[in-house]
Amino acid sequence: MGSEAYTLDEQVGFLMRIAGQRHSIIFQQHVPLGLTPPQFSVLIKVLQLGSCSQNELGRRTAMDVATIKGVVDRLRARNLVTVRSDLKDKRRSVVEPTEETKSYADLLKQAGLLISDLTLDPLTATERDLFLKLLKKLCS
Amino acid sequence: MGSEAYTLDEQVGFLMRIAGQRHSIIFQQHVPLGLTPPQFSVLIKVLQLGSCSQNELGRRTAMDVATIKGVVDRLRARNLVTVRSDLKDKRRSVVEPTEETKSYADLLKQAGLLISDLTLDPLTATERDLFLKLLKKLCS
DNA sequence: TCATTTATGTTTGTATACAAATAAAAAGGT
DNA sequence: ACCTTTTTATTTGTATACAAACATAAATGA
Repeated sequence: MGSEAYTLDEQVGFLMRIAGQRHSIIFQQHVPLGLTPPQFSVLIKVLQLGSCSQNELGRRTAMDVATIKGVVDRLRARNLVTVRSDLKDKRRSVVEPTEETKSYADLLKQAGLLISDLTLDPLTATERDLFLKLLKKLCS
Repeated sequence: MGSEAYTLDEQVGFLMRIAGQRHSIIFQQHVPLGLTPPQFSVLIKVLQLGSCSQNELGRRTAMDVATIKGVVDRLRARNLVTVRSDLKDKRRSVVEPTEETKSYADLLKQAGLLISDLTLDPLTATERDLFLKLLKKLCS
């Protein structure tokens, strides 16, 4: 009595996962250099900041310390960022974009805009604004 | 000229990831048995279906064949599902819930509803419906 | 100054997530 | 019946994602 059916496919967590999968496919189809979403995020951030410690980079891109380390390691292995130790604060690893990465800056941003646009393609302009507004509310 | 700033934190993909992280924390705080979201999804589905092949279970929960295998393996190791080979179709592994899992059915569903509710807590009732409607549009 | 606390980074272990290659069984077409 | 295609499952490899434990360095406070 009164026990409504629990439908997995109607739950917000499940739907966010599916929407994320679709976004992921779009991302992969249009991102330059075969970057992953985390790698892309880090490059965008480090291009914007110019220079940043590894941990702060993690915080700014919402990545765990262990996760950001792996991402930075792989970007460094591809010569997309440089990592050096901070002389002022020996704990810190300073991450910076390489010249190659700087030359890709505009391309990366354009691709990012296209990816966001394609992801939101099923929505009208009004719906997009509203969706992003509501989505932001679910982030804190 | 006209080159608008590309703000990572404004992109739908990034926001979905952050929203997912918050959901994940809520999930972890309220899910029974310390289940992960994929494990929870599989249990809900297999409780609903009663019996299902491993691959079909993957499709119904939107998981890759390699992913669903790992999830089912861990659920089986905890005696939350049984796996046997189908006599009619020797390719298939038939997954079924154990009695223990069946006894948790209501508890799992209630927890699922609570988790969805808490995730959507920052939104009003009207906003929730709208958000889910828009989110579904972004799933295909 | 010295002890405590905090911050940064590394390492290990577990759990997705998915591409790609492989093997085996079933289904289809001729 | 036979060959081809499809389906199911496994295995390997790479890349997040995060908890937890550890080491080191910096900051804080008495």
